[in-house]
Amino acid sequence: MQARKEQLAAAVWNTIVEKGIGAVSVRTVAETAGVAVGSLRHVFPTRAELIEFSARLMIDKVSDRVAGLEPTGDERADAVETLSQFLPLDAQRRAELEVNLALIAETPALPELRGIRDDATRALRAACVRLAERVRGNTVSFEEALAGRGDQRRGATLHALADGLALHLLVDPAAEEEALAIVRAQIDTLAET
Amino acid sequence: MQARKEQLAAAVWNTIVEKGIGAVSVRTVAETAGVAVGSLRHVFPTRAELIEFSARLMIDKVSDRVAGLEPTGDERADAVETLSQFLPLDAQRRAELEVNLALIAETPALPELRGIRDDATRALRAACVRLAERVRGNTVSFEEALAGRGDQRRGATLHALADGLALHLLVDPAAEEEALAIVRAQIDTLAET
DNA sequence: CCGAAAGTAGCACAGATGTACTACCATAAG
DNA sequence: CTTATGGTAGTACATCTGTGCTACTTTCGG
Repeated sequence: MQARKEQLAAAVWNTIVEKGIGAVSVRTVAETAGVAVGSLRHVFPTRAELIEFSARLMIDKVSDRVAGLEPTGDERADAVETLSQFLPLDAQRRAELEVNLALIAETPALPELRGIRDDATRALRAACVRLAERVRGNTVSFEEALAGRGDQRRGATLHALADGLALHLLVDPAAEEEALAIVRAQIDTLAET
Repeated sequence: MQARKEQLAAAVWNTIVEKGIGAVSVRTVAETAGVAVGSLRHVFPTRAELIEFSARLMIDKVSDRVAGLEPTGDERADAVETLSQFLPLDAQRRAELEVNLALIAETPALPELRGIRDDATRALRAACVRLAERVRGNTVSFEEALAGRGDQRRGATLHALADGLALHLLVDPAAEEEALAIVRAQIDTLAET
């Protein structure tokens, strides 16, 4: 059952990447998954449920990958490695990003997606804040600690930078090296100021 | 003629914002524009042309607004003002961003959009590089000048930051102040290092 | 005035889409 | 063996989609 669901979700992702979110219909998905429409509808009674599940599963996959990273001890390198998980540096991550974008674009039509999108954004934001804290070794000034906004803001900056770079790499994959250099520079700036 | 085209394009934008790109069909657009399908098809013989024109017109509008900004002499404030034009700080700019996102999501289905998207990205990038140059007053080190990458990279950072913040403001419009603070901080960092 | 050109509208068609409904098949509990 | 349960598949239908085609109206140069 769970296997069928994941198989169908994978078909959704493939369709999004190859033909766009507009081509995701019960029929196209059923066909690329190699099952009948009736079977698909037995698992996902409605199109919205199909897309909703696919979206959440994709986000969980990314979360798991990030959670599974093993710290090497070099905090700056670890931070770069973590942020790299959100950049489209290979086919897998590129597909994830495209699916994510398609989901955002589909939100007006499927309001149920809004919650999923918000969860994902919050989780990524929190991860970036933790990254900022770790890299800086908790050297927060008294005033900042009082306001409780020092690492929050640093995390937000990291977060925005990562998402922006991801977007640009999608348009121009050749800028990979530049993007990584920018991430490294930002981490270094964070650590040294 | 040109007026009709712009009227139709506006209808496309409205539909995207309210019901998502998936709801953009010749019929829905014709209806929200208050014209008959046949009339629409007289102006835009095909759905692709309709969307393509709407996309380009929207990008041109943003370009014109940015180009129309008058320098105040305070280069840092001007830079912040320019970057703010790409953040969803009001309904107008929010709509622009949503349309942009929808266009990216639709690219797999309409390859013609790729060129438009690339043009827009390049233009924004170039603007960010110019911003970086101006704020720094051309104080580039010898090595950087040799490599020709100093302000390029700074511009790319600014660009990524702006797009990332825009994305996040779309999800959480309440973070407006934080986003502006981040932009200001980045400009200051650029000017002082 | 008038005829050509351009704009507007409507109809028709083939195909796709979401969904309801029924039928078949497996496995396992009684 | 029987029966119930859950997975699989196929058909049917109303609606929406893009597009081709024809007809009407307006505008305007001669």
